[in-house]
Amino acid sequence: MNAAKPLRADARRNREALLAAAREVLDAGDFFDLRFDDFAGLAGVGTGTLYRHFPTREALAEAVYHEEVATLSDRARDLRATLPAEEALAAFLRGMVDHMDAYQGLARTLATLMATRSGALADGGQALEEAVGDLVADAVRDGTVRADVDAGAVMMVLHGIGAAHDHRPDWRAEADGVITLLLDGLRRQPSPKCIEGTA
Amino acid sequence: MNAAKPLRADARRNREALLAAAREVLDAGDFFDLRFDDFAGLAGVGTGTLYRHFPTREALAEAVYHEEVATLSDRARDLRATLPAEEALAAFLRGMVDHMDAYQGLARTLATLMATRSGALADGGQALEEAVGDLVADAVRDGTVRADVDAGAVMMVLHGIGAAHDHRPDWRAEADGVITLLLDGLRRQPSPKCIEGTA
Amino acid sequence: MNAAKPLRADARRNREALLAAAREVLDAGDFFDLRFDDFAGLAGVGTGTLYRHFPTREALAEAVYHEEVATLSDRARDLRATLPAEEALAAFLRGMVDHMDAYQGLARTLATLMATRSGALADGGQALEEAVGDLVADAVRDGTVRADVDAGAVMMVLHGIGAAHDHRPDWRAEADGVITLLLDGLRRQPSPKCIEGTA
Amino acid sequence: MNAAKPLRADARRNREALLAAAREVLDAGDFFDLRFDDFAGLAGVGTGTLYRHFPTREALAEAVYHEEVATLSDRARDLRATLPAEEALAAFLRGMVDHMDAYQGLARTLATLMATRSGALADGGQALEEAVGDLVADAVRDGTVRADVDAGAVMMVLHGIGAAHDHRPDWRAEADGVITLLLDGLRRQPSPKCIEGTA
DNA sequence: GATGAATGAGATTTCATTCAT
DNA sequence: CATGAATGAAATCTCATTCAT
Repeated sequence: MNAAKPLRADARRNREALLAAAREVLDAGDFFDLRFDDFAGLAGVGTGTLYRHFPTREALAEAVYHEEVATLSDRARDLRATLPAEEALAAFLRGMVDHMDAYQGLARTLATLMATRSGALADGGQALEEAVGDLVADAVRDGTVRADVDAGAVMMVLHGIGAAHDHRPDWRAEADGVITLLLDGLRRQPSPKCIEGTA
Repeated sequence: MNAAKPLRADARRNREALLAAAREVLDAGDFFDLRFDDFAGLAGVGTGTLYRHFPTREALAEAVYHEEVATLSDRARDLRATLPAEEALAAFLRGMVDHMDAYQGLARTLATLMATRSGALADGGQALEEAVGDLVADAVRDGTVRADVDAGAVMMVLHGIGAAHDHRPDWRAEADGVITLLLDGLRRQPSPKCIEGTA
Repeated sequence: MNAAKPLRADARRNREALLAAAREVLDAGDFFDLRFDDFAGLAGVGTGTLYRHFPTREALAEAVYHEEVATLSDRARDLRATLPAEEALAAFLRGMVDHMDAYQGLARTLATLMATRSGALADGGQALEEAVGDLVADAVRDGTVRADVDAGAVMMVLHGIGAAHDHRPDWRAEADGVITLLLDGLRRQPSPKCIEGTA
Repeated sequence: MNAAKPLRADARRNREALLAAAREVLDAGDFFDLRFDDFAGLAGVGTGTLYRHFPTREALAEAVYHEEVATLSDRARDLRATLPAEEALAAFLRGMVDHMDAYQGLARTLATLMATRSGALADGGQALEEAVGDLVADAVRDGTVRADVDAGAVMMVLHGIGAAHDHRPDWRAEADGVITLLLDGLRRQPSPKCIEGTA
């Protein structure tokens, strides 16, 4: 899949230059405020080259975070392999918040990524959703997480968190709160009797 | 403030025409795909008039949904008055999903609204957040909902749900799932002992 | 015809600025060497404004020379009114060469103008051709010019002269020569017998 | 010079393919409307190959018409050898119009050729101008053509005729008219006395 | 206040030309 | 030498916003 035509040397060089420039801007948080053309200037290439490599602003963002998204997905896989299912899921979700918090621009990008239905960004979202799906499925299988939800619900919540990143002053605390709610909500609920019994 | 300047007759007529046109487009789900100018054309007014009444696309959306948002907030108040706190909160959140599902375009608009930090839309979001805050506070006070979360977390989740509306085929089921998770997560968690005790 | 909508004041100002800039460039002979966008910069307006006023480079050139072309046509009319037909025609044609010689860029522009089949430039060419047609018709009517040619032939010749302006070092002399040939060729030819008889 | 490098077999084949494609397009009159790249595609070769063989659009046109231009020049030579000077000149000029009329695209090409100051096309124009110069010189020498004009004037006129080919519906008649004017203009003018004497 | 033509920054496309393979 | 992907300057279009009427 994705036969990855081996890209001519100069093309690769230009592509790298564009990615480097974009990464810098992204980390500075100015990514969505910049004219798209300017990425070409920053990278020292022509606009035609920019557009050939990255037809849209989103494609460029996705490329920059492609590795990072892959890393996140990999991390999900690692956690599945080394931790009990429920803990793996929790660790993954808290890690997502850490990431969004650590890297300027990532949160907004991931939010956009999760809301994009087509293009390269969507693929990244898809990959993440699959990783999340596996984590959830494991936890459902071993009985620690309820069976009536799937990855879609989790993605929606993550999207909501990411989208809020740059306009809620108290974001970190609120985001942690949402994850807590989510995890508690996901946990297999005690039977009513228990609650009644203890009341 | 907001002294309801008594708008000249033609001004009122133009404003209404713009709202009517926008409502139609919003319901068709094309609101964010249309050139802002075109709303003027659709309403049969000049672009200058459009801008006088609604300086931004968001302001227009907000105006269309202003009543609706007010209704939602009112509904929160009513529910607080007539139901036990936890049930009121649950009813409100489920009602939000119903609304997003019922009205094409509302979901995305509400999502945008919740993510907008300034302008008229933000006011709508603020009003909603306050209503949600009151519901949560009640439930916290009567002990049915945990005390370590606030309205911000709930708003993020609602945002995630709304933003996903028009690109997830299985949206309704997933949205319901998220609300369920959220409510279960919000509920004051039984002590571990209880669970252990019943096991 | 050409109802000349009275152009808003600022629009007129921009248009004038564009014309002034273009005139300068045209006179310097760089008109066809410049990027079209640059005319906007030189005039201190945006490209959209440039394109609205003058959709093509040719339209801009025509506008610059519109008055001049009108002047040339008027001159044809004046000459018709004040001189015997043949002399009027001769004076007009020699005057054309003078103009092409005097104004850097005009020759090439007129050549382009005469070769353009549509757009504003073509109108200018049309106007000139009509003026020439009248001059020729007069001369044919009073018997000094042969009846088997029309303005089209004269226009072709003028085009050939203009197009050669900027790449033939000896242009002026050659152009005068062509006009001489043309005028002599146009003059009603003596019957062959005469020539033979006098030989 | 022009040592006719013996061209590798595949190179010759590519060159021929390009010429064939260009000839077809030229005959269809689309030569100047086509992207230069496309000639490569039409010929089934790469753009690099196109550029190696023909560095410019003009060079390609010139190559297509090279033989033809040579033929025209040869014809001038033949006519000089077999006809009285004045008749030779007349025959040559009328033959030029025939050619322009017979071959779609040739006229415009020749016009361009005559206006080009450098490159392969210019060589073709130069060759033609020399042939014309010889014809005129002969006729001047034997007294049938006036001494005060040279080939440059004739070239300008031919250029004007060619350039007009594809946008004047009545081109053929007008072109013939121009040639008639030119020949009559070139002919040594009878003394005024003669005209008066025969009147 | 109402109007919509006018504006111009920015996005996008085209295409002659180069150059790595 | 052949190839054609890659390049980037230039051309053109889009559209949110302003402002003269």
